[in-house]
Order: sequence, then structure tokens, then C-alpha cells
Amino acid sequence: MIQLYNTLTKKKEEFVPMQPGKVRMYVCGPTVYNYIHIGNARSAIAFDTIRRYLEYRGYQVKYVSNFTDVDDKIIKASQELDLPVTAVTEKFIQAFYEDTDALNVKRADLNPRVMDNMDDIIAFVGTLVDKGYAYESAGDVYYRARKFKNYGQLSGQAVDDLEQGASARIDAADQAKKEDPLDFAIWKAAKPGEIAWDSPYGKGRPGWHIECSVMSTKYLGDTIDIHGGGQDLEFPHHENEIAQSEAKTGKKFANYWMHNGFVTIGEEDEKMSKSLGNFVTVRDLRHQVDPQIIRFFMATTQYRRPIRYTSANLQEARTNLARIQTAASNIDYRLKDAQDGELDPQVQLEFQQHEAAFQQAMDDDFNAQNGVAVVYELVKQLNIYAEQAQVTTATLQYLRTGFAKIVAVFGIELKAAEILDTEVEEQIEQRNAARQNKDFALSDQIRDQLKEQGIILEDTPQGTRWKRE
RNA sequence: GGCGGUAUAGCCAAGUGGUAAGGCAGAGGUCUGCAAAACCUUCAUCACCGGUUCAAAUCCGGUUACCGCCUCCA
Repeated sequence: MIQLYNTLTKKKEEFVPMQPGKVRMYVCGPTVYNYIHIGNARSAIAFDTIRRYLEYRGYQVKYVSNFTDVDDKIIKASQELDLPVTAVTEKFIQAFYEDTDALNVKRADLNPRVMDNMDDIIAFVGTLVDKGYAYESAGDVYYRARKFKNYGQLSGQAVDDLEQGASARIDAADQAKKEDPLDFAIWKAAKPGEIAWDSPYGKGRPGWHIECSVMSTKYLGDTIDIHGGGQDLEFPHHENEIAQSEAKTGKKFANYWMHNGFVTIGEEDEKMSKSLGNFVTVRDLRHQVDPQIIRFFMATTQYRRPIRYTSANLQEARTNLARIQTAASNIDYRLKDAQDGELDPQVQLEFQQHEAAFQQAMDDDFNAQNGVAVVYELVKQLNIYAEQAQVTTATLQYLRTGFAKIVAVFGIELKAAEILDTEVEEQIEQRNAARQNKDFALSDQIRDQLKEQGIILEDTPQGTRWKRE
């Protein structure tokens, strides 16, 4: 039984999808006006890991994540870069795919874009106006927040408290167009020169929150199982999505709301964000650090916890990931001298116990920290087995396959055994000959030479093996 | 001001009533010609104060510190 923390109820709940065995999930994607930073990556990785675990547990997951490609910031970026809006969005959508592919984030089943859904958005806005939940004002359309009875439920805020916050900040011009400071724009009149679409209210474009309501209901249905995003989206974005969607459909919008924690950075553990300007882009980072390490680092932190981004933490992740890779290659290395024979029942039993522990950990709100602790126990099991004097192919393969399946939940791809290159092979033979003659000066010299080429030699009871640095 | 989250060894981090998982780093050891990898051993009384209990990191009350949301943000 999977339990997950539902932001809507502020409790861990048993996860029961609407259709047995199937999960419909929507995760708020990026606004594409810049390269993604590691905070965006964290969100993508967190929900990818959740998705992978659900699939590991046998669920068929339909995963939709949007690109917001119409927005103030994109318009600003297009003016600054002197490029058409669509050139900006295309560029950063492509960059998003490159960055998340590098992080081994599975692609969504669908990445709908605002521009491709404009008719549906206009129709959705129209319905809200018709139902009295929204009103046109000077070419804008606003949502009557107070009319929606559960407004504030997700963020746990009383409407009056929200209003205190809102009225203190809003500028007078906007204020004048609204009936209530809490109201928010679902359609915005175009300013001269801005990209715009025709609507019953004149030329304009969608407000920020409407696109997710429209695309979630359009592609996944009025009610979905899981809606996810960063904690900073709880209010106002998700609160407003609920208000819009439920006002329109009269049905519950999402059964479970999940929010990932932030990446913090620097001495002050400050939140990383585009607006604070203290961000590290995935693009920059992945040229300095193997993106698999970034992936591992983020995937093995429980998704609701903050991640402290420091080079020391990344270094630790590097070490741990290497340990996992080494365990798998230790198993691979023994295949060449393994015996035929049965799968060792003792090994199988122990492995199954670990597997059960892994599931128990991950079933508890995707507790990746406990999950990865089990992986380290498996690493030990694999290493110990790989050092047995006698090993069987069946057992090695059993361990290797099962291990790969578990670590894949975290997005770790175990490296396949590398092909030996003949030149290196000759040098290894030379060195072994030298070692037999007890010419250790020569053997160490050869080892040092190879190390300079990035090849590390390790002598084992089964012979000398090598790996790349 | 309102809402929410954290506080466990040098570091990362589990653990929600019975005397502190796991990893990194450190120390010692086994193996090795030496290494490397691996394995073994070792390393904390849980921010503070008070209370409940036979028993609390874990429950209750209070204090302190840090972070976030309430405004664009994953």
C-alpha cells in the first residue's frame, strides 16, 4: 500500500487511484523563457522518480507536464533578445529536453503548450464568465475568488488573511479593475505590440493559472489522481487552478496534491530562484559534473525535503553513485569465471528481503532516503557475493537484474561492461609478466602510465581488471 | 501580522513511546609485492527549558534559531 502526503488534507493518505492500476498525473512544467536551473531540475527529477516508482509497482502512469509558452516574462525575453516569442519558446523548450534528458528524466507522455490550446482556454474562460465566476473588466477577465467556497483550502489560508496580503501589494491601476483585491486575472488585455489572440473580450492572452486548468482537464479528464509541482506553486497557482477547474466542472480537480521542496543554496540556505538571481542552470552544471551525479543527488533526497546544494554534497553523491556502479561491475566481472548451476536460494532470500524493505521505504511517501539506504545494503550483498570463491552465473544474473531494476527507480543506469581495448590489454599483460618476475618497478610504471591515460588497474584473485576514471 | 516547514555525530540523513538505520569523512584491521576495490571493526543520547509516563529523539506546554509561502518563481 502506497501512502503519500496530500497537501490538500495535510496528511499522509493511502493512495487509491480512480481506476485500479492506472494513474493520471499532471505536473506543472516550466515557463520557457530561460534555461532551467537546478531547482526546476529538482522538481522534474522528484516527479520522475515518483512516476518511476509507481511504474515499478506496476501502475500504468499517464504523465502530462505543460510548457507555459505565453507569459509576461517570455514577452520580455523576446524583446530583450529581439526574437519572436515563438523563437524564444522553441529555443528553451529544446534546451529543456536536452537538460532533462541528460538528467535521465523520462519524457512526459504529453507536453502540451499554451499556444496550442488557445481555443480551449478561451472557451474555458467563457464558461467561467457564463457561470458568474468571472467578469470582464477593461479587456481583462478576472476570477471572483470569494465566490469559490473553498478558496484558500490548499494553502491553508483564510480568505481574509489572503486579502490582507493582496491589498497591501497590488498596484492601484490593477486594483481599480478588480471587484476585490483577491480576484486574479484569467485573461489579460494585450498591450500594444504584444503577442495576442482574439477573444470575446478583445485581443489578449491567458492569465498565468488558466492554462494548467485547461490542459489538465483536457488531456487527463475533469478529475485526476495526482497534481504536482514545486512548493512555491501552492499559492497562488494551484489554489487558483482548483478554483477555476472546480468552478467549471463542478467536480474535484485532483485527488492528491504533491509538492516538492526547494533547492537551497549558499551559506544562508537561501531558496534558489530565478527572481533572486542566485540560480545555477542545469546547462552550466552538467558540463562540470556528470549529470548522472546530479540526478542521483536529487533523486535520493525525499521529495518534500529541502536540498542543500553544495559542492561537498555533490561530491558525496559522486562517491555513493560510484559505489553503486562498482558493485554492479564487480558482479559483471565475475561472470567470466562463474559456474553453471542453480540460483543460490540463500542469496535469493536475502535479496528478496532487501527488495521488500525497499518497497516498504518507498511506499511511505516515496521515502527515498530509506530507499537508498536499502540500496547500500544491496551493494554490500552484491560485493560479498562477488568475492565468493565459487559463483554461479544464475545467481550473478539474478542479482544484477534485480539490482538494476531497483536503482532504475532513482534514474540510475548501470554501465554495461566495457570492451577491452587491445593496446591496454597488451600493457596489462606486460605488467602481469613483470609482476610474475617480481619486477615491481616496471609493473608500477605501467600502472602509472595507464593511470595517466585515465585507466585504473585493480588486481583481483580472478586477474587484473581495469576501469576508466 | 497570518500560514507552513525544519532543528539528530565533522558532514548528509533515517527514526513518532522502549534505551539512536544508512552513507560520506576519520581511525584500526583483513586482503594485496605495493596499491585499488571490497569486506570487518570503531565513531552521537537527539536545539533549549519544563511536564506526562515504569520508559521520550519520539507525546504535551513553553523558548530559541533557521527556511519557505502570503507577490513572478520548481
